[in-house]
Amino acid sequence: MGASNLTIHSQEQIDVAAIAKVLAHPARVAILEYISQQDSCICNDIVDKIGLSQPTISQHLQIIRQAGLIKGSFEGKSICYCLDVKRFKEFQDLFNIYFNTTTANCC
Amino acid sequence: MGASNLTIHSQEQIDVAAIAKVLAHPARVAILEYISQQDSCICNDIVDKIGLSQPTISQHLQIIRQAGLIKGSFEGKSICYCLDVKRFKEFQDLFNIYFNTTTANCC
DNA sequence: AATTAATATTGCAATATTACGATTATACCT
DNA sequence: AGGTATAATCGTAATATTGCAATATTAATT
Repeated sequence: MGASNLTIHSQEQIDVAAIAKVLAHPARVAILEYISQQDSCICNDIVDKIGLSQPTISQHLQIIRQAGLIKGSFEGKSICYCLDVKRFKEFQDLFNIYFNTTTANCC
Repeated sequence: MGASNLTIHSQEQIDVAAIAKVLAHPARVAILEYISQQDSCICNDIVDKIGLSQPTISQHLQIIRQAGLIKGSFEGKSICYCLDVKRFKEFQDLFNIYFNTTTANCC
């Protein structure tokens, strides 16, 4: 990439972009969807379901986890990954605030 | 990238990811915000406002244009880029459908 | 037609992302 | 402790993204 310009974007713009980035891959969209549909979910299940290798899924899970969208807790030998519904709603709100304040039209 | 696995994601998942990708960069978030705030907007204005070079802005504009989020029409020597509000709302709806159907909790 | 202003395109470098095999850690079970 | 199942991490290759300088294109104006 070119020299990272010290372009000043607003914090809101950076936040919206960061959230969008998490959802910018079909696998992560699918993983979140899948997790929300399960009573209890385990990485290996996801591997079977999505059709990517275990390390790749694990990598995607890490990105989702770092964004705070899921919480993992051990349950026997497996980890139960659960949606952080509160955080998920925060994401949705931030998006809608952005969408709702960005709809004026010049033409 | 590794061999592109023929992973089957649903069309909805692919669509959500594609939309998210457009918004996954602060510059594009900022551009959309700026365009929606103007009565009439011109690329060079954006260049001054965002602080990236003209080719870079033009590139981002192309990505936004290809997603159908803005329409450009010539107005004298400049191009007037306008938000496609209808398309923008479609984006928002798709996102909200995704967010609303993906909020169950297992823990 | 030449000039000028505005935007797009090209070419290329730096970096980020995605994917997977191999390996390592973790935790249960015998 | 040793064995087994599950998930994380490491290393690395392929590809995508981002950014800009240089150049080309487009359209109004002289």
